Amino acid sequence: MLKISKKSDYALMALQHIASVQFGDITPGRVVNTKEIAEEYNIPLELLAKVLQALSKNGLIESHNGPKGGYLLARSARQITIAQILESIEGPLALTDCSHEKEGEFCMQREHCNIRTPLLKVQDSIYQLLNNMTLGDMLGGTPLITIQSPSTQGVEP
Amino acid sequence: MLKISKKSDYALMALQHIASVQFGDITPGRVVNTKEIAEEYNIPLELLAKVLQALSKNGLIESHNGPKGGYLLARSARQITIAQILESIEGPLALTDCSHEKEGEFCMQREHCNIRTPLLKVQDSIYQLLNNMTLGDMLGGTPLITIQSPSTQGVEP
DNA sequence: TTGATCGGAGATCATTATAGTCTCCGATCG
DNA sequence: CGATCGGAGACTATAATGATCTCCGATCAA
Repeated sequence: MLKISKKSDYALMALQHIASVQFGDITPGRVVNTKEIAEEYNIPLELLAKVLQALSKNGLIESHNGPKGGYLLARSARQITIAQILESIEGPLALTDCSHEKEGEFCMQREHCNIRTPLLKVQDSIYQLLNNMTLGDMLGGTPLITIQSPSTQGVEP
Repeated sequence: MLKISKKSDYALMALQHIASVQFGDITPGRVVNTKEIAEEYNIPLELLAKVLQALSKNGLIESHNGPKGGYLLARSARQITIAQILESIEGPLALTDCSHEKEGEFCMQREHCNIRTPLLKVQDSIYQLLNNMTLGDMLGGTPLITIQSPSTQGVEP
């Protein structure tokens, strides 16, 4: 349950790759094109293209046209949250259809619905979780989110 | 994104209803049948039946056959977590296909996958969230989960 | 200035998941 | 016995997803 789509997977992989190239030691600042990512991670080229276009439209990456073109992060990896990435691809976080109900829409269960409020709270908690973790966190092997229990794990490389 | 299925919605509504009847003031201990819930919440009867059967199989509710039959919670509402309910209907929590990968299964991206570990951590956090909230929490209007910010709400009944 | 290389955008198709329906069975109680 | 309940399987329709194809405009370098 609660699976994210392949497209979101691809988005995360691509962004991780772009970030690691852009801020890596080898060729910092280099733009990364779709083909390079598709081959590296075995992602269908044209599908990945769609994903990157969506990320570009949502302002997470910058596109550069023409030969030697490609993509760059639009801002620091620490300023790009997992929530932003997922929402760019899959739309707003919504556990239920009635999460972002507009006027005019209607829910058959609404009249006696007994779960809307608690579910919205759960949804909010999940959103906080996803919005508190950034692409930067995914890069360095940093401790990431801890929801409870301050774990006593060893340090990472 | 991350939407739960209608079946899960129905499960949550049904359990909330059963719990409120069972521990309510009017007719405590009364069994609740499928038809009653379906009519109350405008849920297709036969679909709800499937949902309740799944909940029964997973040990969240007890079924009673025959006339005057129906369902009862199998244990206290405080001992039934949202995670258990959702997993009964939709299977194990898995943000990605590789979350619970068995031997033999394979992921095209696995070789250079750079997001598996961080995603598993996110998944774990979400699971904790869902497993720390119970059906009982959904009943009383209790404070529910707080992921951060120790809220200054009133005490529980 | 021309052509190869890039991203942008739209339509299209196949596959899968979901939502919902239909039918028949066995258990139970009055 | 028979009406009322849950249990279980097959089945259909629709929507979401994953993936592909085609054409366009921008860019840069030869």
